[in-house]
Amino acid sequence: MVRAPCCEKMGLKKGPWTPEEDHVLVSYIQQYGHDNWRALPKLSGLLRCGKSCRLRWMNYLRPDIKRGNFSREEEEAIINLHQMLGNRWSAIAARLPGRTDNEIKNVWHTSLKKKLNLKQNPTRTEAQGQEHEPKPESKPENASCYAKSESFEYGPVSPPQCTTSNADETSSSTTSENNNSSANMDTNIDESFWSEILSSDRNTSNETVSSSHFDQAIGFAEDPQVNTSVELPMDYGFNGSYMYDDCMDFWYNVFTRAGEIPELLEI
DNA sequence: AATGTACGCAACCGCCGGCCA
DNA sequence: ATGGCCGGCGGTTGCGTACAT
Repeated sequence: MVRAPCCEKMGLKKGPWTPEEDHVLVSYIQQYGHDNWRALPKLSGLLRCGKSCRLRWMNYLRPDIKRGNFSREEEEAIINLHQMLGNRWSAIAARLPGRTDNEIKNVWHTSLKKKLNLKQNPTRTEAQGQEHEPKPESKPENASCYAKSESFEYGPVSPPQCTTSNADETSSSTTSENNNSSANMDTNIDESFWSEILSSDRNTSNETVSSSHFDQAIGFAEDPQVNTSVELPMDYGFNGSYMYDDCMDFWYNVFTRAGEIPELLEI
């Protein structure tokens, strides 16, 4: 099946949005919502395609968007999440309230990647760093390093250490540095635990991870040095089987201790 | 002051999967 | 089962601006 290009119709405007167009779009959405993006331009009188309207709203005009520079905490969160999720910008954005996937993608490509390269290898030139740019993958770039883990045992929290040599490996070390309490701890992760999670197609986020595996993750969270234990409250929806994304939320908390889902952490 | 270069960001493009007739 | 519509996603592009020469 061949689909016509989105903006093939003559007369549809492209390029930067004007304040007038912004005003029309915001006014329309505030009044009527955005149930149908394709129909929206016609109904609102905008000479834009629906896709362009959606993008403008989602990435710029939404009232809940946080403008301004990324804080250090946000940057660290992005680094940690990218380590876990790879280039799943929308998934990362879902964990950073007020930030869009586009914004996170931009800040990653323009700022964070360079910072990480410098931090990891100060002598390496940027051009050299780009040579090691990993190819986009549907799985997290660190999947292989997870798989290298040999055995699991309950114990202190520590992010898995990556032994590959691509540019993104830097995020592993950065994460370690961010977790001072666990930086020097030996981590052994059951290969089956990660392989089961990581083999799950990211497009099937409804796929569940067995509760026993998640129980192993709970064990990981028991960190005596920071006196942290994790419980899975029933009202959060943990009830025998757990969603993939919930696991990622869980690990995000474990890694960063940022309290993104504070009800999961009890100190 | 003029020109060249690097950088950041907004927007576009193409693809994919879900949904529905 | 099939085809079309639609929203969403990630990669890429191009423009504007800041900085360097």
